[in-house]
Amino acid sequence: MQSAERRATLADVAAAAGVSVASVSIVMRGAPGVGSATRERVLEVAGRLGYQPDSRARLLRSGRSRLLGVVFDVRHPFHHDLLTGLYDAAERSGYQLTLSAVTPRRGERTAVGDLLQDRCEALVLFGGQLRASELASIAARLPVIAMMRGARRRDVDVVHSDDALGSQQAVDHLVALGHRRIAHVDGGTLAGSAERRTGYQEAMRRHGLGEHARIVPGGAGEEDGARAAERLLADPPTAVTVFNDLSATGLLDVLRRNGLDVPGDVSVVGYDDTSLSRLAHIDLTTIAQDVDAMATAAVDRAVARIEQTTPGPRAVIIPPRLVVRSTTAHP
Amino acid sequence: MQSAERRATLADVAAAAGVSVASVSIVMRGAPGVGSATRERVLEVAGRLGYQPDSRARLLRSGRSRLLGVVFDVRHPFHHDLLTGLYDAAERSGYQLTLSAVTPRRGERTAVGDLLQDRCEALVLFGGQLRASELASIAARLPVIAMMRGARRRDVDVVHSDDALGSQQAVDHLVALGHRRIAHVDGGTLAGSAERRTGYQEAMRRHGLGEHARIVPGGAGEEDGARAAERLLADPPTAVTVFNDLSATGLLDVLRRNGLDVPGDVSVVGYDDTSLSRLAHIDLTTIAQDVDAMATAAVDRAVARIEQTTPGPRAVIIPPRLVVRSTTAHP
DNA sequence: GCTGACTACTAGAACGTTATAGCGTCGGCG
DNA sequence: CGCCGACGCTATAACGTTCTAGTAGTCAGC
Repeated sequence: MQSAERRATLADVAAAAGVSVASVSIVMRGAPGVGSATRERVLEVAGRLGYQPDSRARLLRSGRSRLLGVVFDVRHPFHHDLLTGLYDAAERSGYQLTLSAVTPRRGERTAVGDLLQDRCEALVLFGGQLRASELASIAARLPVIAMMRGARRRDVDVVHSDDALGSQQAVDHLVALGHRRIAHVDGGTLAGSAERRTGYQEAMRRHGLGEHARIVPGGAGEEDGARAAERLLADPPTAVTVFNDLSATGLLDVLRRNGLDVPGDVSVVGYDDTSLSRLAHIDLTTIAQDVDAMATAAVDRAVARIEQTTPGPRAVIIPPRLVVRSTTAHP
Repeated sequence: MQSAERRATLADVAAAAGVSVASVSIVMRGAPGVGSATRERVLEVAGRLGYQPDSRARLLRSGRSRLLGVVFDVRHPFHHDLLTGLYDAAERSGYQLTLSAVTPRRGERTAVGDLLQDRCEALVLFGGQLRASELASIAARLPVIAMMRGARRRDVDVVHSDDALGSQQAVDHLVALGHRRIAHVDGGTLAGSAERRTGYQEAMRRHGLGEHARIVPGGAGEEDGARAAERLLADPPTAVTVFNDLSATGLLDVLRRNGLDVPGDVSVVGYDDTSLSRLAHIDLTTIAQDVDAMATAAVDRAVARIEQTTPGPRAVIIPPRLVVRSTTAHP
């Protein structure tokens, strides 16, 4: 067992190569100022000793960490798509990501606290329930980018999808198919719910269908959609737009169990384009958020704040996109 | 904009409280050696200045990082459950987690490399395709715990669920219900597939049903299950055990589209107990891996290696558990 | 042969902590 | 009264880097 063997440091490499620590440092980070012969020798020795730079020491010394902290929720499938995009965007900008997860037993405050200790230069928060005042006190320390979350604050940057527009796209699609009696199952107090609801209302009004507008309370879970479906059964509309895909799945299930055909009797539109909606037997028409655009925008905002370049907009709103699958059809 | 304001350090707090840095350090980490009056004053000043310890400097100095690196795949829902358990287990043992994600565009090597720079004391790898030789070269540097992955190596600890036993539980359950013609849709070359396949074969043999054993090639995806179902349609068995839940979902869909009732005509058992299997309209009988036990075992193994206490077993195998839902019934 | 510019390299001071050793001061005990 | 130990606190040396300021050495030009 040689795990007791201390790992190699710059000094070890320097000693073995017969040069100074400073030179090795220069070589390791590819800076100019050292001859090619020495450079090669150092590289060779470093490889042989299995030298790995210590990011902690490096960042401690150089003040900057080039680290973006990300708080995500393990339970939210959409967050994982976003992570993928964020890694790409961060790499393009020359930053690294440190992740801190929110789990059922690990709150946002803890997650943020860990990142603060890691000296990241900015924080990217996915969703979350933090109160505006807490957000502000974090933002006093370092730039904060809140994604998928309304935050009308001067001190926090916001990146989210245009939820109102997404709802309108759903309604437009249904109206184009010939629907008039279109209901909406909302998401209660959850982030984005209010926007999606008003988007729906506005679209209905715009199409002159204001008197057909009908909003049923819902939520984020499958059972919320199921409950909403039961309410609708008494007087079923010909189409429903639902707060998210999971809830739409619950709604679909109850509708079908009660003998209604989708899309024959009722058309259904979800929201988020999660992997769930892509399953063959669900194949849900839904509204997709542009993950890559959102991730890129978030990193851009973070970098702009960190590097104090031109302020740029406080809020970036990305238009979503309708994905037509097989749960919508002519009434 | 006061974000230019440098963040408070021990020295700042010390100056403001009129004591030495050393004393503040002692107070901050709750060590004995400072009076209660001073302690209180320091705490008060630290709070007022918004002091946050710099984990980098702290860990740099104290040699140990008490950090466990975790490599997970954003695409794998099961990894997220595992993360939840791991956070809990790590906290109980006084360690912290640093996460590094594998995404479609970010490989395992990159993910591991990042963690190596962070000076974690051990690595926990979820699944993954790293070759044994690569695993070995990492294990030469620091303890490695491979989860859900067979690795017959002396230098790597392994924690996984007893896949063979899980398959046997599935078969036992079906046999108890009265099934005899039970097929298995496998997972090709994926991790765990071989064990689940032989577990199935063994159980069939044990029940004297060797001649009814029937293995159909499958995979991890929904479409793999769908393809397998099409093969089975020519001569449908009365029950099927499937490599995982997602594949089982595809299989279910094709069976039902072809007029077969589940569980009336065919019973189906999945594997993993993912959130998918819990959806009301899927409600899949499945084999659940004991997430908490696996997470705890992984952290225990890691800590044992780090602290060089009694070696303990190289491999920990956790028994899975059958979860009966509504896709299985008497034939 | 001397100056000046350039290159290749190095010494040494940070960065923000923790750990060790040491220094007063005070109370108690012989 | 003097000594010891405990207590409260501080000075200082690490930890592994990066960075600034510098020291040789080489070469061109006059």
